[in-house]
Amino acid sequence: MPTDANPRPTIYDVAQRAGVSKSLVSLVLRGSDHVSPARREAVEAAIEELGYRPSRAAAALASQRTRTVGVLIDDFHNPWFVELLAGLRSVLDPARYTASVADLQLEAATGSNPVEGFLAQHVDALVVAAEPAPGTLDGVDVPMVVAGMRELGLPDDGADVVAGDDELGARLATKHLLGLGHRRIGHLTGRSGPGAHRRRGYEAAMRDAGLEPAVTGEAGGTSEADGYAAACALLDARPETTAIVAGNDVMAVGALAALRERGLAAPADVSVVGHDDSPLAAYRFLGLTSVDGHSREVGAAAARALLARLDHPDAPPHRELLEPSLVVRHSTGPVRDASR
Amino acid sequence: MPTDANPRPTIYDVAQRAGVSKSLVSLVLRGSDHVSPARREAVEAAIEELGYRPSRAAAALASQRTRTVGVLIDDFHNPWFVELLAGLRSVLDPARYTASVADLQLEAATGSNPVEGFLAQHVDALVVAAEPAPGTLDGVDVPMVVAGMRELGLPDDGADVVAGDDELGARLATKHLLGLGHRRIGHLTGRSGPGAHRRRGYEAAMRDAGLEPAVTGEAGGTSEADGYAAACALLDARPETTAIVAGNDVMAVGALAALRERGLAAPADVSVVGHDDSPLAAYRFLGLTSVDGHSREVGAAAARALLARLDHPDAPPHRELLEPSLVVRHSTGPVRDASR
DNA sequence: CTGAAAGCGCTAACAG
DNA sequence: CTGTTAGCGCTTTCAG
Repeated sequence: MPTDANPRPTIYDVAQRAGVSKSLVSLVLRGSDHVSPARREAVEAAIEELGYRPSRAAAALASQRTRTVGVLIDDFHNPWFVELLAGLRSVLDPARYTASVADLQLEAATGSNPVEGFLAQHVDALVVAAEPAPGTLDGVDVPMVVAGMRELGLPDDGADVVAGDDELGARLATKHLLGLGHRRIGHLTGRSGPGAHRRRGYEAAMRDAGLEPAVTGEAGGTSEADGYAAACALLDARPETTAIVAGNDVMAVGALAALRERGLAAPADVSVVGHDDSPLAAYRFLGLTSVDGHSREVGAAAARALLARLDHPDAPPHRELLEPSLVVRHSTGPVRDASR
Repeated sequence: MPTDANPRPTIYDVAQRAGVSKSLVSLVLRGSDHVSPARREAVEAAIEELGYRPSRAAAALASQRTRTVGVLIDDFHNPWFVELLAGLRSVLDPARYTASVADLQLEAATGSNPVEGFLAQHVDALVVAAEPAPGTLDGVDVPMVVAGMRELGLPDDGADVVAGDDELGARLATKHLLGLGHRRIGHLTGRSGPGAHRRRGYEAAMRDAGLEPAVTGEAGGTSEADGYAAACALLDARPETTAIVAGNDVMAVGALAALRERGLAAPADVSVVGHDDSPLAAYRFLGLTSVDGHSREVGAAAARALLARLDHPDAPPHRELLEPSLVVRHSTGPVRDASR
């Protein structure tokens, strides 16, 4: 074990100890298969004995690649990204890539720009799982895959995209409610790409059933507070509402508060569906029926797309939409009193 | 704007364009103050015009420092870390340090060791805001500060520590309940360092009031499910309970479910206090009274301690305990029926 | 498979 | 303040 006095062992020390050349050590490090098992083992033994750790900095400088991909998420507060990240890493790790995560909110608070940070870090690629301010992505000269949202409204939307089908998800949620006999179903939306798709899915399902959509929250965000406000607006405008499709899980929780304030309960009086199937939805006390967008798979697929892009920079854009499913819990039930 | 064809501009190009020496550019980059304003501006202009981005890899290799600190958190699902991280960055950023975050759960899932990852990355220091498995921190040869927990049970617990005073926090929570007239107050705990301190605070407050502590969950974890289980155990063993001090906010939410299952409501029948004052506690639908450990300040203080340590590696260990406060919402109220 | 050699882009030390 | 000079530890040729 090296101490502060003995400088860290270098590739050269390893080579010497293993009785091989520096180049061979480098080959082993990079996982080449043109190395005989015997020598490979010798090198690995030497690495172990010396406590050698390759210097990423040196490797990056020499190879001009960092083997790091930047992952841009919206907000650490919204646990949606956790599974996405797990999926990403499950394929990035074996490929010897490291994920570096930054969130838009945090960076907004500290004044630094996350994309700038990634670029300064010289990441090899970017996974965009958020909607950065317009222009933020302009100077980006590395491959980019959009994960979890269908588009970004970028000037050059030729990027690879992997996402859950939000429109279908909202449609699923709405149909579930229709199947339970609900007719007066409202939707809580917010300004965001996925939000727009979810809204569209809701509207389509309603029209297909010959019903008039009722949407609130268009001008707001997608937080719990926004969900609360949108639900208040909905319930005040249409007190006869018997079911609510929320833009996401936290908005659904906001809606629950609005209902309770009005002396209503879910699902007895009003059914509520969330979206994302976040941990929140699974809490027993909430038991939210929610649309599962399979973000872990989205993450894995996004990583695969990224690796493919790194190999074939000029391949045509890859667009992949995963099919969502509905997780039914206790916040939805049959209409009780259709006339309320 | 450089294209793929033109290689990225280097410090040399900047120097040439600004009509100064390479060294001067390096000085400007590192924020030296021995540079005349005129030249500094010239350099900054050249940087801007060329779209120059310093290569971290080269800087790291040459200086043998990455200006990166690894932040080890427990679980991205528990939003406790978000404010901690914001606090950390608020002082790390101005000092030109970058935070690199990894969580124990994620890495456990993908099989990689986060500390190894940090070491491979050659971070300059580590912020430990989690309780890694014993032995995980053994090979660490960089400065380390423990944030948000009072100890780690390490062999060499000489590390710097910055944390909220969990014991005092739980004491605060318990006293709040006592002040409301509660006497039959139970505590939900779990295996964790902070958990042990919180438990101790609760027990001390109970004893001070001449009451017998009632604790459940010692064998479990600290998740929502664990909180639910512990609350069930508590309520079954002591149906007369009128108030619960939960180990953290998610456990409190689990307790809420256990109460409802038994036909009890908070705060009408049983008061519930959480800990961490996480976003969860603030949701209108939950409105959890919770202990605020001021994790943002903890983060900032931890970063300051780290910077100090980097400057003075041999200074005596720094231990700082921040005073928590109680955020009263709607999950606690006066005892209704002391005899239930 | 080996060994030599040439950098990658920057920092740091020093003499001007 | 400038300019020069060495490297930092690794990857990548390329000829053996």
